[in-house]
Amino acid sequence: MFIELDFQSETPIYEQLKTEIIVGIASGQLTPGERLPSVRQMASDIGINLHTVNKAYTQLKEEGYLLIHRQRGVVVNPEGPEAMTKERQAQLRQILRPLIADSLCRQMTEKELTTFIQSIYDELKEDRSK
Amino acid sequence: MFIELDFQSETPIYEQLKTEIIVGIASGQLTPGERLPSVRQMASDIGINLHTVNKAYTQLKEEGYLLIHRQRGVVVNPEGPEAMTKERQAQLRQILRPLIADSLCRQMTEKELTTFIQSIYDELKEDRSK
DNA sequence: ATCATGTTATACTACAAATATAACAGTTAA
DNA sequence: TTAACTGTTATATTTGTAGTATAACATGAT
Repeated sequence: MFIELDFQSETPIYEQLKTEIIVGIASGQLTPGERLPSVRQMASDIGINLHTVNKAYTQLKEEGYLLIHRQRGVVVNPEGPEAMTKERQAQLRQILRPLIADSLCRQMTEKELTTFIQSIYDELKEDRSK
Repeated sequence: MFIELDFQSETPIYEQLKTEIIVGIASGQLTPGERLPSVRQMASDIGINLHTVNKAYTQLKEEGYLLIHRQRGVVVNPEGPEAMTKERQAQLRQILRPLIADSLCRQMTEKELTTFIQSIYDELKEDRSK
């Protein structure tokens, strides 16, 4: 598993780490039941503090992405997170609204936008067959 | 112009204010050349500090959304921001990737996603005819 | 002149991110 | 049993950003 972080970025490291793992799961690079490095191992691999890793792991556990057994360590949850709810959809709408508004102001058409979304979607599912 | 802010939200006030204005422009509720309240007026209207408003205005000016004349005050730029570039598109991809990955993990299909995007798009353009 | 405009400077509080140590409890393997 | 490794918790510190509070300046309008 390749974790690529941008330490110059303004987005927090633990957020970036969460994103990397979620994308890894979505793309199939991380398989259900697969074990992740321990908080200390991952921390030393990336060169960050163990608490930062722990924060990412803990939140991903709360969101249903990971399972944390005392014995087996950190594992990708075969069940996965709960299906998209209406509340979460409304929340997603709040995030997407300004992004789409900005794209609209920059003369991006609806077609360009949907094909753009589609390309990201395909890029994620592409790795699933590998 | 109705500015609705959520002071309980974790997203900064100036970010929310920027979003409100961009959405306002995209939806046509704010027309090209239209004047916005002064930093002090807007601040007292919403009940926040003038520097917070100034931060939002200044950044929107740098992004090409607003013009700031010494005489006429703050005005919606008729030219609008620059058209979508490849750099900005790559940046947008970085933002959307984790969101789509999450939606994918929650068993949202590509069709559901595009229709969802479309509904937000339509919602914005809807107000344009009013 | 007076007032309102954007602009700048300074200082302060509050909070989150990230790191640094340290310790605890339980599991695993030598 | 001992040693090493898990996740977990606690505490403290540093750093940067958000937001507020005053204050002042230069410019343009009435």
